[in-house]
Amino acid sequence: MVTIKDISKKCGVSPATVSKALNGYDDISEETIRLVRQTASELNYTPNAAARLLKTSISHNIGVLFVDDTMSGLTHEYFSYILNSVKEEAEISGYDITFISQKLGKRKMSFLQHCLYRNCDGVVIASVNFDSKAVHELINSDVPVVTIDYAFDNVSSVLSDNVEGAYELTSYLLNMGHRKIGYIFGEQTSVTNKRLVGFNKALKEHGVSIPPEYMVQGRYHDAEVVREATARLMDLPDPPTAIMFPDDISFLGGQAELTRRGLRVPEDISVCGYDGINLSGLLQPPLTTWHQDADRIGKESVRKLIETIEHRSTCAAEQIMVSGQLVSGSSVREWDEKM
Amino acid sequence: MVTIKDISKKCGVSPATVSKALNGYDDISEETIRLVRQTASELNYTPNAAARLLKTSISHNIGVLFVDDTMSGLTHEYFSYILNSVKEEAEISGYDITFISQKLGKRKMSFLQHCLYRNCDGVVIASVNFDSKAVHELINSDVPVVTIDYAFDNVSSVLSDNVEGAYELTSYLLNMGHRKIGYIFGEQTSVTNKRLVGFNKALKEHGVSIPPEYMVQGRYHDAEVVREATARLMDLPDPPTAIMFPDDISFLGGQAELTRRGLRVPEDISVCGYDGINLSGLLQPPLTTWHQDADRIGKESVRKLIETIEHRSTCAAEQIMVSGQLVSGSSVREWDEKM
DNA sequence: GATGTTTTCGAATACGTTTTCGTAGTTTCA
DNA sequence: TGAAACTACGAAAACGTATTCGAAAACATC
Repeated sequence: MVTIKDISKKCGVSPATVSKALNGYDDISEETIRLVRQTASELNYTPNAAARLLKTSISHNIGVLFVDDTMSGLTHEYFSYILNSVKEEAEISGYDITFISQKLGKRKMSFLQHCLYRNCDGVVIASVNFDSKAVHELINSDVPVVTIDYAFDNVSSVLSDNVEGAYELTSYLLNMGHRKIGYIFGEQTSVTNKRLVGFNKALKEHGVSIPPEYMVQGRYHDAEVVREATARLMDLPDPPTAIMFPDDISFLGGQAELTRRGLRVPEDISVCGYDGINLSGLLQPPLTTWHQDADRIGKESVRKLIETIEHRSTCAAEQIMVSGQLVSGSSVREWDEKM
Repeated sequence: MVTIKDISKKCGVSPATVSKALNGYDDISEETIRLVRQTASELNYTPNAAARLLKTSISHNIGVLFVDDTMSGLTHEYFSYILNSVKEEAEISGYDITFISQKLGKRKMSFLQHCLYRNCDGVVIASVNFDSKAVHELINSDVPVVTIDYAFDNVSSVLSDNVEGAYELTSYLLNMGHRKIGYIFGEQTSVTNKRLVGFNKALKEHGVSIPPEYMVQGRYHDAEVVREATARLMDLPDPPTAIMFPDDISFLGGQAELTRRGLRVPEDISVCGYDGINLSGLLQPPLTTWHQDADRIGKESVRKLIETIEHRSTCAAEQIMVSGQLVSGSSVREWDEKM
């Protein structure tokens, strides 16, 4: 490995001068700067991030917490898009990313310890159990943090506007004439709660009320659970004419159940999903769904995190709301109550 | 940040002793080991990976090269599963992973330079353009490397058995009675070539030959291109009775085209996909496809990489072939030529 | 030519850790 | 009892870099 010393020897200057020349200090003559940079590239010099970090205590490395015992954010399309955009935005700003976990080899370590071990300048947290002790420890530490789709006090967060999403989807169904709307919601989280708020808000605005049995528990990304939930809805004496699903993937479970019963979408029943992943437009029929702007969510969270890192004292915590967009496929048909 | 020195002061021993006590050297008495470990955990000590690396030149960090200008392996389900398993296996062995890119901030750097900058002990490469200069530079460097789904000389690789996959799928169709099999293949890569080999092998064994116009160019994960390819196949005067698609996602494009023409799967036409991602079992009808064992591919590549890292001299390059599995859905029906 | 100012550089130190080698003290053994 | 062997520890150097501060040299000013 070629180091600053090698360059200094070849150039006949001190290591200090080499370092300064490479880092653009202004007390080095143009001439030596040129000489040093020249030989640096001749020798194929690459700086050593670890040594640099040791001196500056800046790692240019941000941790990402996308996985814990309960969930894996890597294989969920929505989160994989967020991850992708986090990665890209970080790179643009000169940061690498490191996955933060609770184990490294035989050593068990907390999320916080892992961050400290790798000297992460900050962490973006998504797709984990935000109630866990380990996450709270990290949140309350000195490490700058941005959370995605979950809000803490004193910590910045980037939130997909779930109230808006559910509100718009519900309004869409209502405007298409549907009055009997079934809602299959995911496990109890803040995201789920927000969506329920949006759902109820739209109903209220239209003066529509639905029987409690139209709201059934499902689970995100779980086709089988949602298939059963769908069955429960369709077994009702007076089943809904439209169903809102927890997300696009779990809708596929519901679709299987509908198909099994000989029901066609959208002729016999209208449906919509949530997430607006690539897949949804490819289905037959194309799914009406809510597109969450994963790309912007990733970008904003990294932007805010780096702002916090680089201006730690002056940077206030902030909640950033990211809007989504209705993707209208053809899984919803107009409904006339008299039919 | 609490360091070894803090512990040494509190314990009244030298930093050297603390280091040894923590790392299990055998020239430290049981008693001081207990004392040191005790106060270490009291002070909430976390070792510093950068400092450790500087001394040992082992980073316990492996690079992953999943993205380049042409493709993003993060948002492809197959690769995201590989990434997930790479990450898990690495963690089990005490390694973190870092994404390797060609840019960091304003600085352009080659893949190799990025690895050196972050002191990666090794790299696993997948889902990139293996023909690029930058990848070759990395392959030919001193950094231990394992490639996924691409084989170089002198470098270990883990390969999904694409000959097997295409062979088994084709044989399945043939055994179901199909003789007119259309094949939509992806862009020209070694993976595609292997699959064509398997395809032809199965045909030959059954003594079946197909007209050249049954083989059409598509593209992986591109629903629109594959939709067009499907249209070309179905526009033939004597269209195939079964179509093999590049992958499960791009099949959705084909399905759209088939639906548009009023053709039902599998009643009017049989289809199969490739990859066997979660999705495929959820479709209506469930897709017959080939499941690539992404989980094992990820694990094996990390295992082999770490073996190479830790026994660099004695570890020979190796090609590891990973078998897949036929997932039989209901997208293929028996075909009788006389119908 | 003395004084002040600017330019350009280098010595030295520190970051947190690992590891070699020496040594003082203790035990073993003939 | 003396030599040999072992135990437990510490001093010191090193990894590659950034940065402070002082100083020499060059230049400017009067």
